[in-house]
Amino acid sequence: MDEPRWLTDAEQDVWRTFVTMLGALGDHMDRQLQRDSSMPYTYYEILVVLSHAPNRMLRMSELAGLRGSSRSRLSHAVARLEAQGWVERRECPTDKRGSLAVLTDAGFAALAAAAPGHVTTVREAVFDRLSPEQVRDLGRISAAILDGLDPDKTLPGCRELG
Amino acid sequence: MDEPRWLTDAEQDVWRTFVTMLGALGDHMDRQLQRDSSMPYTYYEILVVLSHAPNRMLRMSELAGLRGSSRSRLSHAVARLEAQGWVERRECPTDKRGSLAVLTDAGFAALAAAAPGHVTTVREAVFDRLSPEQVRDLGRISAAILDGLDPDKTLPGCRELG
DNA sequence: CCGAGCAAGTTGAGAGTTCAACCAGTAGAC
DNA sequence: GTCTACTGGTTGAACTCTCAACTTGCTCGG
Repeated sequence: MDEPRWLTDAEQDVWRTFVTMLGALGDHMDRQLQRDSSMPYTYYEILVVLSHAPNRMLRMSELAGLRGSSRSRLSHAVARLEAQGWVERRECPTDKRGSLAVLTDAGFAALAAAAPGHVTTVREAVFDRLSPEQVRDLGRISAAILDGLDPDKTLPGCRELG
Repeated sequence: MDEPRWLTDAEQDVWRTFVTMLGALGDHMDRQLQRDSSMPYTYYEILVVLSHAPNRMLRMSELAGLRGSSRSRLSHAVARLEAQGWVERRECPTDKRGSLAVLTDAGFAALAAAAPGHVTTVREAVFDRLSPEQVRDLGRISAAILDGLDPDKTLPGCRELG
């Protein structure tokens, strides 16, 4: 195993702060939604994506793709959302293997009820604390990182144990 | 429920990108560590913190505080790490309620084996993709967000249903 | 000393995620 | 047509995290 390029002290500082913020922010958002609307953040996002889709309806795999979620995760999640009456499954007419997830009226109502509190939380936690330049920077930084993650899913040159 | 200040289109874009990056990066880091070193990222971080502590030993609550983790979570995690032989629990001599978590030699070795791959992943996923200014910005932005999250743990003015 | 209250940790149940295995249905090659 | 390979989606077990009890021990006013 070759020595990797270790992080400088400054980089370590940034990484620690970043990772801590990541965890704390995730917890914060999750707790707010769970407390006020009885749903985890990931489920909220599923409802959001469905609400924007034509006829509030999407194939499972499209939904998974748009959310960056695994098929399995989505399947479990939709099962739960279906049990709550917020989503319905329907057969796909053009491909008998497929399933369609449809947002119900109850689901739309739940989303509408959850949205204001969620947006307020996002605003207070993030946008109200950053300057316009920082917001712009955050967008670019996020895009740059995401760009390197999205395509491959697997690590480039990191597999040479032995 | 008053109308919240909704996000502008630009803010929504940033938020979506940011959140997507958050999830993808977390998955990426977790998967790498799980695959190459059979531990989730949160456990890796516990080992790191312990390895920096005097005598590689910390009170459970200190460890939880340093990691921003709940007592319960840490207790479960240490139980698991203990079963793997990477950490040991000891009684606290000054407070019989307390527990000390101690990093074992095996734990230190596991950490040493995991570190290079982890650092390489961090470098490739984040630091190699950002300019020095962006790295600095990321640190400041993270600190600003964290700053608003750390103290209260509860939402400021977001509880007025009815 | 004693009791009330608080702090440190653990535990168990419930919920979400992952991974690997698994059906079913589609698509191409022949 | 049929055989094979692949895709869409589900399922079950193992694992982690959360939340709410619960146990134990410390602390401090009386």
